Amino acid sequence: MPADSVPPEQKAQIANAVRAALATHGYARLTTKKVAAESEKSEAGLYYYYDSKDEMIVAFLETSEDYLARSLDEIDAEGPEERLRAVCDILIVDEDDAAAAGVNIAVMELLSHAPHNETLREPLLRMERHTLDVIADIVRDGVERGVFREVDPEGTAAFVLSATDGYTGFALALGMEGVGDDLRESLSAYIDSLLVE
Amino acid sequence: MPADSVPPEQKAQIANAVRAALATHGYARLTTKKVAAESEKSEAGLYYYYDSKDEMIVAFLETSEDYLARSLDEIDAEGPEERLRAVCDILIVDEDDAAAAGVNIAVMELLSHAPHNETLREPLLRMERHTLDVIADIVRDGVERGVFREVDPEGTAAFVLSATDGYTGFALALGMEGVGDDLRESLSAYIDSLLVE
DNA sequence: GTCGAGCGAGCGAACACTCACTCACCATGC
DNA sequence: GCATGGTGAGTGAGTGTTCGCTCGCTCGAC
Repeated sequence: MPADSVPPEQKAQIANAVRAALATHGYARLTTKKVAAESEKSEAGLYYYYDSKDEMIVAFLETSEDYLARSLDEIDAEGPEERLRAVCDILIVDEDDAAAAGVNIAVMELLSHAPHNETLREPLLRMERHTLDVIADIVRDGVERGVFREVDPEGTAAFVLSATDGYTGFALALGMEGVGDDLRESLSAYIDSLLVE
Repeated sequence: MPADSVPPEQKAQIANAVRAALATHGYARLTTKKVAAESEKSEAGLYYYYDSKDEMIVAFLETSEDYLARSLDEIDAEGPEERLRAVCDILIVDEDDAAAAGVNIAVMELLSHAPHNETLREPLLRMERHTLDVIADIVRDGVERGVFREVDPEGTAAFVLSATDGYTGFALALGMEGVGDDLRESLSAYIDSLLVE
């Protein structure tokens, strides 16, 4: 079956199984058998909807992409400063939320594997690009309104996203307690430093 | 053979083969056959020195750890500000240096897989912890000397390392051109903002 | 003659993926 | 009301291949 004609309900169910399996085992040890175990289907049942394991992972990525985009879209904070802080709150996962941490670490692992896997690269690129744009838009808006100093929106966005992704990549993955709180405070102080006096 | 009694020359050679194979194929698709192809030994020859694939990867990590620690140690810049900038220069790898980029992305992939692999966790934790300490020491020194504002050394270190690791994790892995320069400028501006007026 | 260093061949297990088949469900003809 | 045949949704039992790893062996140095 072509990947784009999988019924939404089935796509959601399989993406969710991939998510659970990834969070538990990581990408390097992900197998279709483990995905099947997390779903209500057999291994062969997964192949009824998707032609390859990679396509199932892409289904998971697209679902995550939608979820993140919706989360960023639904921020109802007012003003650039509060909006930027809200974005950071979404991007810095709580280390005590094991499920969310597992998913974010898995996405990080997929990111690291992107240079070797063309299929994964595109959805990942879209996801990061979109987040980068959302942050840059907020910063640009803040500069125009005179809330933020005259900083470069793209550069600032790259800095913020690097910091939040990096936190996931090393502190969260290694279970370094306390680093999350340290980072949150420093990031908050950084946002303070963006404000005009 | 116990891993800690492998002759240094052999360890260096195998670690280098792991490095090359990781940079080319990534962790998820790393096989002992590919490591052997990058070395001057057969697959069985690798097992003469190491009891498992994971031990070979640890050998690579320990070698990287030494290399990074030595690089950080050899910084001969004067004063906290210049030293901090020098550390950032080391941690943000040039996107045009394909070999260095490949290694850093591979380490990022190993980091992401650490939650599922106890053997890899320890050397990775040591490496990140050490880098964090080096940065925190520089910041602390700067604060004491009155060069930097009264910031939290640990928090600032976590922020800087997150930003540089995150850059590797998403921009470098996805081949997002220009983001490296954007980040370098924003990070430099951030260091400016740490200085006392 | 012994021993460290290393290799070719191959082991069992696990992998991604396939295939022949089942079964519930429906539309049609009588 | 009921037999008939087609169809979508799924599966158990495999397929060939690749994996990490082992073993019996060779060979040169002392």
